[in-house]
Amino acid sequence: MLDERKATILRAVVTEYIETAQPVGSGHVASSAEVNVSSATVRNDMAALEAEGYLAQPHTSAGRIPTEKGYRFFVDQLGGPGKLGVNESQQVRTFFSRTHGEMEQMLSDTSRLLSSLTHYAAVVVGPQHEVATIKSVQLVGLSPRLVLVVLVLSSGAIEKHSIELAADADDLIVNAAAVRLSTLITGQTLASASSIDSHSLDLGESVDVAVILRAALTVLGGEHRHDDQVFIGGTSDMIASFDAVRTVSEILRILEQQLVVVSLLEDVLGRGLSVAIGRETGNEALADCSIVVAPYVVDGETAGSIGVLGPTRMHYDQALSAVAVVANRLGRTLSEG
Amino acid sequence: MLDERKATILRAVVTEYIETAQPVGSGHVASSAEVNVSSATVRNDMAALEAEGYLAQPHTSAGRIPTEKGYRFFVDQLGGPGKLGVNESQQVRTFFSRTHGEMEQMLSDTSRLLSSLTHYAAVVVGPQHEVATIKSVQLVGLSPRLVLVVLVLSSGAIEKHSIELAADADDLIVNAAAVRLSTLITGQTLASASSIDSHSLDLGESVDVAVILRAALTVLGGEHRHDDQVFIGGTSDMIASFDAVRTVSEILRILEQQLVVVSLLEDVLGRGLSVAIGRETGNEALADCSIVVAPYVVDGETAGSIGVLGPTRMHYDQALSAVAVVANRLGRTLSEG
DNA sequence: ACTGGCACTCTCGGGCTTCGACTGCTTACC
DNA sequence: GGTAAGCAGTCGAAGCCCGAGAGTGCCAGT
Repeated sequence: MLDERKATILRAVVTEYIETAQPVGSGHVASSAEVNVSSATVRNDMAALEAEGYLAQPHTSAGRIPTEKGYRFFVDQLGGPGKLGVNESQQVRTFFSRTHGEMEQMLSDTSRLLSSLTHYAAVVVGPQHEVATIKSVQLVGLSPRLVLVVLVLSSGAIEKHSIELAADADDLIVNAAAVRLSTLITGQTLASASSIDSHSLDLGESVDVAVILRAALTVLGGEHRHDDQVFIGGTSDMIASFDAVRTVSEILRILEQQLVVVSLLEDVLGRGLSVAIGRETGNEALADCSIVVAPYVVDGETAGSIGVLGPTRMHYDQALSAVAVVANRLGRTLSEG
Repeated sequence: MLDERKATILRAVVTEYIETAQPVGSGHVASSAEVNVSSATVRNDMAALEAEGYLAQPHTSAGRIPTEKGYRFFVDQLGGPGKLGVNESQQVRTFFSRTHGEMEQMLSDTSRLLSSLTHYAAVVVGPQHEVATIKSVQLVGLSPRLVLVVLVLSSGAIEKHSIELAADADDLIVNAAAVRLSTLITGQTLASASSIDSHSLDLGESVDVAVILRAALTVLGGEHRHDDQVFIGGTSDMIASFDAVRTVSEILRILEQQLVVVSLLEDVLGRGLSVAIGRETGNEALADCSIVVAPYVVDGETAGSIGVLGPTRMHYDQALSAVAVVANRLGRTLSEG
């Protein structure tokens, strides 16, 4: 629908606007290396591009800036992610050669890596607990009526939930419950563990033990969806791309709500996209932002996702490749562990 | 050193400047309720106040704005924290009546509470692990060579560290080590546990067990200082008080480094202050910011600290009382648990 | 189908003026 | 001596004008 020349011109406008943040005039486009026609011709094409919704003019006699549709075309025609610069890929290599163990630490560091690669805000969403199996369960009595349920998952993640009892429970009872619980749910996923019918098990148990067991199972079924681990880094880098404090404040408000951020990424991935531009993000407050996402795969399963949040005029090629490379390496590194 | 009238005038200037963010002229001060002299007299006193370093002029023929020394006087003469508004204290009451269990969740919610009370950024530093005793230790083998050490502390906090072994270890060995480790360090503090001489214990143990034990103890001594829990909330609220993106970016850069934030609070508390104004914070990037801090006390011991970060022209009285009240209630609530 | 040319538009920045909010000083009063 | 009143002076902010510059759209010519 866009002939070759128009596409080239659009590409040139987007590229230069990303670089300078200034409206781009026909003269600049004409003098760019890829375009070999005069500025008058460019003008005609730009007028057409504007009519078709790819470009917009802040006012007459200003240059053009890309619309969301313009960015979308630009991103689509980029094809896949490009290659990283030598410095960047070096940085990634050394990062992943050094890192190991401690998943939480690693994800947090990954978000720092990604933001330092792109100079935008980086979001790393940890593996879903749903797919992980329970490696170990422990009940720890903190005070007579307060018991902590500590789960270690196969991913190395830890979940804890406290349960409050109506009556005091002594250590013997807690331990008995712990043993029973352990045989019941070790090896299962969180989902299957929490779906255990708590009434099918009170036969043969002491009442006190049964109470604790039931409470523990209930709490597992709770909102563990909530404590997905999210790591956000580089917000201070990103906001330097904006010039209105107002905008910045709104963006930060979004980032503070980690739940929102997670569902934002998942939503974008769910639509089969790797880039969401402006309103495509589905969030009005992010009208001036774009998101680049990629899932990462651990042991053949999609485990979590990573993403970058920057201005709509972001360096898409760099962001795409950084996200792709980091997602890939992260998945591989986690698979080994 | 400041006579009564000058103090009143200074107070009036600071109050109005905090409200309006505009330089305050002698006319405004003279028309304020507390001042009963003419603007000419005010002018004379303001000139004196400027000479003494309490006020500054952006340029001739502009009003005065407070210097750090001016704010300092203002804060000092406030005396202790005032009282909270009815809405605010209601908010605090309902918050603490609802909250319970899960320390981590609670601290995180507290930071949200504090920022919503003050509209500035709130920092909550969790209890030092140093004072907590170890309630339970567990070793979980994630893979043949990777073992996770999971500690539950009396505070309800959880520490985990992974250790990598040079050789495969089967579950029996890991379990043996777990039992031994548990008898060794349960009931101790982290500090005393990590100071156990790892060479005094390899008598009578199998070599494999000893290896794991030693690795576990070493890892305890590590940098657990680092994972102090820090919860920061309300940054988006706070930045609305500033008008240069540049400043905002620098402040966020500080807040991203949680270690820095913690030592910032501790440093201020260490100097016996509850308010640090501008450069008093000891951080050049926070020249336009002030910090209000208070420690909170759990079971008679200073456990952690909470604080608020806002612009130098912050509402000190509100911030002081919010911080004081929340610190108090938080300590009491944690003591019960 | 391009291109060169031209008239037109609109922003941006400098220079100018006016306005207003201040101050400092001087003088008068109690 | 402390307070008030008045007055001249200062300086930024806002408004205005104008010219420069960067763009555009359109038309006519190749």
